[in-house]
Amino acid sequence: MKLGTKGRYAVMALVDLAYYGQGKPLALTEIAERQALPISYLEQLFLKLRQKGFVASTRGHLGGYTLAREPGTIRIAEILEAIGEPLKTTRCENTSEMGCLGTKEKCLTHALWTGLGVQMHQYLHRISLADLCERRIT
Amino acid sequence: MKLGTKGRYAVMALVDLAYYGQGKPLALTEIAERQALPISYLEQLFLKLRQKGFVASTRGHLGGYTLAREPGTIRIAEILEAIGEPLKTTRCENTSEMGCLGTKEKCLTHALWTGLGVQMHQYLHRISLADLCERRIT
DNA sequence: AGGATTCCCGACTGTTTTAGTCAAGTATGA
DNA sequence: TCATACTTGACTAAAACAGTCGGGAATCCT
Ligand code: FES
Ligand code: FES
Repeated sequence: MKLGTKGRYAVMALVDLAYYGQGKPLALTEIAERQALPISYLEQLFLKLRQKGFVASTRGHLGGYTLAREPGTIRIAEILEAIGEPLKTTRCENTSEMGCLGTKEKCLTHALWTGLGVQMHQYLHRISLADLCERRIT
Repeated sequence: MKLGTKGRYAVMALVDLAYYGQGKPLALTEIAERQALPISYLEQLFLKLRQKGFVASTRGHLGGYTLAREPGTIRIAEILEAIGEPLKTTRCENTSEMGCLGTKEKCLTHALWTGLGVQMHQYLHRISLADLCERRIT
């Protein structure tokens, strides 16, 4: 149960973008340097973030990325999902009508793990990029 | 962010032990078969669980494991910690006075991840083995 | 026009972690 | 004395992770 770098870096970079990029495009190299992240790796992440509509890109000299949505409307949970961070607690696919084992009965621990997943998702959905920028975390 | 088998199997096995083992020792083979878990793997886990005082063992014929504490007093969070399931959300060691990068300032996302960790721990500490056996989960 | 800058995209790879297996030993009860 | 069951450490195949690399395309500055 530990957070991978994909999700972590994506959030760090977007916070940086919301914090330092006031409307104007920020180059990836700048973000990468400030947050001490590998540039080539960030490129992968921003590719997905652009395709999902979180950021917009400007190419060429003085180009870079800008936020495509208001920081207050971007929830952390959305970012993690967009980037492909699993956030998976149960062993069974909750979509399917099958438990851990073949039986269609759910195992005794199923409710526990789904509960945990719900807790995590609720927390991460309650917090927006703007909350992070303004340090509005409990 | 996904749960490994170590923690999952440990909880499953202990729930089984609390549910089916009424005072009398349960053999590992029995638990393993009922929960569809690899026996040799469970042995590793129960070694730790015994050393940490969660279960007691009886050797020889008709031997097995019994719960060493009341099911109502065993919190899920304790089990995961005992078994070595990381449950790590921040990148920095929260013990040390060092952030993600060299600076002793904490990064903007630090509060977020610690908050997430607290949420998870609180939830898992709120629930006991007895709660699972009696299906008292929301 | 030409070069510098920056985004775009897919393929590839070394390392680490996971999820176990295997083998040999010890204690106990029938 | 034999079968059962716990005890313990070493070992390993496979998957996930974390990141690199290389080439390409758009855009702006001089
Ligand atoms: S985790 Fe869903 S049935 Fe066991
Ligand atoms: S996670 Fe602790 S400082 Fe960034």
